[in-house]
Amino acid sequence: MTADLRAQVLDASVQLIGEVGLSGLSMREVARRAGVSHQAPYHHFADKESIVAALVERGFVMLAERMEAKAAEKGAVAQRLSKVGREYVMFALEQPVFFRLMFRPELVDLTRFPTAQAAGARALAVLERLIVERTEGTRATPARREAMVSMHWAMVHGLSSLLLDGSLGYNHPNATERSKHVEQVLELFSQGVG
Amino acid sequence: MTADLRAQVLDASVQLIGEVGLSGLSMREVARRAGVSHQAPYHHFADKESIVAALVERGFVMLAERMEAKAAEKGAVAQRLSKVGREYVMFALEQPVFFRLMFRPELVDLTRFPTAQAAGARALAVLERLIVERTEGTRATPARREAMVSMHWAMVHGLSSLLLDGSLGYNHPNATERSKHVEQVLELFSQGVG
DNA sequence: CACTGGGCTTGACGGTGTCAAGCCGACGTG
DNA sequence: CACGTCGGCTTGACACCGTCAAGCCCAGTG
Repeated sequence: MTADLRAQVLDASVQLIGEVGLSGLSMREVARRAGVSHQAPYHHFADKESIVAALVERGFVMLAERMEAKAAEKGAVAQRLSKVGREYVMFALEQPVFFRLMFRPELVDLTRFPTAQAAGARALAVLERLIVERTEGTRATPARREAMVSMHWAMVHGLSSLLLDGSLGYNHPNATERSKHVEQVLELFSQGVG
Repeated sequence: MTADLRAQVLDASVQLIGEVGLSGLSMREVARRAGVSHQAPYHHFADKESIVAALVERGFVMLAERMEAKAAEKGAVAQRLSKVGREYVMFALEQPVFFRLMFRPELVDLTRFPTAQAAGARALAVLERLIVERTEGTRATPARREAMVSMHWAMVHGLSSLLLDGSLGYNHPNATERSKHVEQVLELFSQGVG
């Protein structure tokens, strides 16, 4: 029946969160769904937080891969920058369970899980490289470059967060209209910055 | 001893969250700190979610008041817009407990608490009025205005969220250096948009 | 005086994460 | 082949949680 309980636990956790929300995640229910005793998952993970941390890492890896793919496409820097940003928001909207998990320090203290933290840094590095490329030949100070990175990241992260957890979600419940709004906002931002 | 248990419960909740984090909030511990039985708080609130909702409302009211004050100062629209945005981030950094609570749908379903939702709308309205003022006399469509609102809000909200819950917090642990970074990012944004 | 109702207590229930101990079958070594 | 070890899992217990249900106490009103 059970090929690999470890993987089964992770999958069941994602599914459960999708059904009942972050606060409804229960290890005992996860074990129940995997058809094992309530302590079986703890043979593969130290505690609940470690399970969530594994999901956070998986989420950051998925995000980093998608961003890297967009950054590697051909085209002007400004255009690739914009594509990567749009990809960030799309990831958040398509994978709300993972995205939320990735920014909930009350559930996981990432300093306890270096590999998960590294996966997050990998995603951020995509953005940093694009900014470096964009400012090549200019006399932008490191501080200014850092500010540019934060600005781009804050823009797409804020848009994602507000759509998932803020009132922007209420205003745009329809999926197609929602992504149209995202497109407009991001275009406006690109024009301003460019 | 107890003047008003209702207020005491709310204050104790904020303090407790500040000490042990969102996930450590326990109604029984709150009651213990207030010196009453574990059921006493439930005489003033229907359930735990209602207590958190009251805090969310209080948080949005504080935020709205601060934003309204900045919006009412004299000066050009662009400058007031930038001041309001900075105030948003400052609120998040000064009141992390409230700020986080305000965007945790897994803890409170705001549709169940109209007054809390209204307080959030009040804060958003400050931004909307400024955008309307800014686009007066231009031929900006409603959709474009809406996109501008979302862009400004996403910018400051993203910056706040990343500083509190993302890796930007690790990069800027020092408070004074952190707010300097905020200043740089927001100025960069204002320049681009203006 | 009777009684009504607000504010609080006490006790119980099912649920949770986690510690501790034990069961069992596969597997490497003598 | 026999034996011991060990990974993978189960069983049972513990403290704690949010919440339901009932009852206690006392000020205020008819």
